[in-house]
Amino acid sequence: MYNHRELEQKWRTKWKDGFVSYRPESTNSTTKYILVEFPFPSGAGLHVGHTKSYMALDIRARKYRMSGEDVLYPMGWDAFGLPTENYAITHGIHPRVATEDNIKTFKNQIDALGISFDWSKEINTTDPAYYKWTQWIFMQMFKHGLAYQDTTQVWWCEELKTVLANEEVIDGISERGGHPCERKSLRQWMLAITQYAERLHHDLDQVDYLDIIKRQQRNWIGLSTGARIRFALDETSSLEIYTTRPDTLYGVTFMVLAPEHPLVDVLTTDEYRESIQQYQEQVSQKTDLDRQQEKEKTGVFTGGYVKHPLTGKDIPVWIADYVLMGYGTGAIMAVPAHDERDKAFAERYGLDIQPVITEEGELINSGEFDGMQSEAAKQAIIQVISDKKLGQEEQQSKLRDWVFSRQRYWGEPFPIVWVSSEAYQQMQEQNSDRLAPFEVSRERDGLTEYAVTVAESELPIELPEVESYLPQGLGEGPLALATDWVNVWYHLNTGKTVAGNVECPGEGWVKALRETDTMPNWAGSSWYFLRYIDPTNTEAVASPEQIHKWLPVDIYNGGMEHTTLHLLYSRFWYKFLYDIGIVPTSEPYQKRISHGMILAEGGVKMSKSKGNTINPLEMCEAFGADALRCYIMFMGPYDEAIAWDTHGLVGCNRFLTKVYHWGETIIAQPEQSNIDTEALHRDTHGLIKKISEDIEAQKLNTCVSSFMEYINIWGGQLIGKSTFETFLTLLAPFAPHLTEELWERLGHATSIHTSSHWPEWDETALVSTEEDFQVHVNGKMRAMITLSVDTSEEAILAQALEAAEKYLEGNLLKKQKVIRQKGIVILVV
RNA sequence: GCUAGAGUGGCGGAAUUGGUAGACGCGCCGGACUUAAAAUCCGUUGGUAAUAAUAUACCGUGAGGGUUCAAGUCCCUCCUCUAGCACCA
Repeated sequence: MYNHRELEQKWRTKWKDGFVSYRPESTNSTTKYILVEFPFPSGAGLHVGHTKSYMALDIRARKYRMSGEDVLYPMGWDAFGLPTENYAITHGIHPRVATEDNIKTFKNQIDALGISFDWSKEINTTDPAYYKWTQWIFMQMFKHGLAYQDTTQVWWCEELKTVLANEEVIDGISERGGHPCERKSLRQWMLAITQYAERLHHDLDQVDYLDIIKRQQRNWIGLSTGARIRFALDETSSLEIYTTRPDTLYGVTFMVLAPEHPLVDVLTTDEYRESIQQYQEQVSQKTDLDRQQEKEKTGVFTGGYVKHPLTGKDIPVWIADYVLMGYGTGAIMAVPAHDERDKAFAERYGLDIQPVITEEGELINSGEFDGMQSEAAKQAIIQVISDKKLGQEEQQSKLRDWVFSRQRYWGEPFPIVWVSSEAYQQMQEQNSDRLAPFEVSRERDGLTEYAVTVAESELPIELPEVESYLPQGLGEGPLALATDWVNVWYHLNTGKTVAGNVECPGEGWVKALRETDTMPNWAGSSWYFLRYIDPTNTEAVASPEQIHKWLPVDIYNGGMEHTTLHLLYSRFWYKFLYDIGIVPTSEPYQKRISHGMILAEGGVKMSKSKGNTINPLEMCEAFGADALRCYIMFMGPYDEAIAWDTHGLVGCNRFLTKVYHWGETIIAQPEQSNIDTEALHRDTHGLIKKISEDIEAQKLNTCVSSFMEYINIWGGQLIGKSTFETFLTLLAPFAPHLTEELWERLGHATSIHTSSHWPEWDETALVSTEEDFQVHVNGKMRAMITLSVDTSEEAILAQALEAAEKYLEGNLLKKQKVIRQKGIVILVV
């Protein structure tokens, strides 16, 4: 073993003292923006899973730098969020203090891995200088009508007097304290991501994401084309449904409404009123997730009927919780013959099942449409429906608007104040630019208040200090307790605020209340990659020149679990910023890749409770950061989940030890005694090609095995110094410390990592003067012959026949063929 | 249930996209060094049969069928596992 501890420590110190710089140089024209998802700095410290993606993208970043490109590879902290706040609640430590400690730990750990992050670009979402711009972007969305308020169901714990997140409630019991929880309606800020659904769907065509990621996003957005159809209730009113299968319209045997549907009351007859109310009550205590997970479909008849738009038949109306208010119109036409869920429901409650399409896709029992193919029938029925003004074609999305507020402390405050209706009216008359295009209002103490933004110059609205991170209010966050912060004087003309605990400052100032909700932790991460570009800018999100230089991100790595939330949210915010002219492209990330999990030994998930976690720092200490880097890359395909095996890490340490000793031997020998053969030349250029292409293709496991193969053949031999340097250069992104050491001892004064000398391969070097031919007889490889490249086909064939003579047994050849570029001779008898 | 992906030695995995299956690493076994152990180095290592022989033959990539001179790779049927979504009309 070589002394990795001393060697790596030496270079960590030298690098930190300025021997290398990972800051992009502004002179270069070709750029690469490489991005890994930034971590939430938890108290548990860096997880080995984090290191995989940092290392893999570090290899890319280093390779690009060595190829002379201008590389941006930054890191920061996604530090708002629930765990820190809960830690604050239980330990009484300010979240800011806990966050700072955790960041320090993370940073030390990352530095020990030899990752070439440009720390001059470091950002922290909880830094007011950062969240100033999170608030600024929200402010623009508010002004453009993308932010509004709506009522949603949340978990409420009476004992804790607080709103809880879904993940904090297990089987209706709070995770902290074990108290019972209930569902409760609450007004929340919402962001209208659904307005971008179509673009989020279609623009995936423009980008290079892993197929599985695109598919998953499309599935989540769930764009579908169908029809909105009205079923008459009486002469004046009707029930609207949305269906993707208008071709099955004649198969409708009942209707199902979501229990919360506004027409339920109207349709319910006295006879059924009690059971309907009972059912509604039951359902209101369930989350959407619960409702969707139930195996048994339940529902209740309302007693009411609607008229079929084409046949005029009376159709009974039911309510059931498998129909959700949030999708479509909150009501469906049930076609039990052709829909599994409707079928299960019909069978349970003994409802009619009427088939209208044959296995061949031909319509039956459908009046004038009988005999049509279902695709054609879809169009025909939509046509008839819209001619009769009973409905129209419509596109729908499964996507729901984004619930954007939290009744929590550790998040970004909103740049919003609530003013009286008189004040609001005045602002409207003045055409103030601090209003939303529509009214956003709330009732408070019998009065209506309106949401308006503060002036841009007021940003950031900083989090106030509070006594308790656990609120004692009724659905309000801990910020509501900071009454001096909440009560302000607001200037109608300028949007400025001053503390409210003084006398009225004068003309134009009105009393106002700050919004006390905070933003979810998805907010800060929805645009952070923009801030890395220009993290200290006080005038804008980032300077337009820098934005143009770096965006879009060339490659973005993150976990599969972020595909439907973070990745979609950030694309949405970016598209909005594109629409208001801040960014130059409509998509933020050119390429998206995903790393597979590192599982514990035995192939199960690592978890603290099971005690099977791997601490990356301990591994560095024992085997070296270089060995750890090589091993994690070597484990297997980048995007697959693979079990940890410390023995494998030992093997990589052995490999690097061989490299080290080989280097020492070469350094010690006079140059003239070194060998330089054609085979060495060919293998070296083969390696350059292999490593260059495999890094590009994210096949880092085979890179490492190629290095091992090369050293198995040439290791220990006195190869030419420049050839050895080529090998070191290729290995440098994988093992930055060891290669730097040998590079220095080979007589270089500058770092191996900042020199623009990534080697190029010579195709002609890869071609040999001799060629191998496999001789296949009846599809089986029977002999191998080596011939000079200028051998004619006839001669090859003759040689092959001779070599494989005993397998031919004198039989007549049915087929003979030479496939030159594959090096195969085919003989069939 | 839907969608996608994957099944290769004792283990992690490789295979230029139809052309020597098992690269590379781990582990195991044997050997060297050592008083001994660890570390290190060298060698063997899919299975069966056979041999003085690392001569040779056959079988082998979840199961079964098919296409082809030739299938881990392509097609059909089935099984198992993993991931994401989960009653989305």
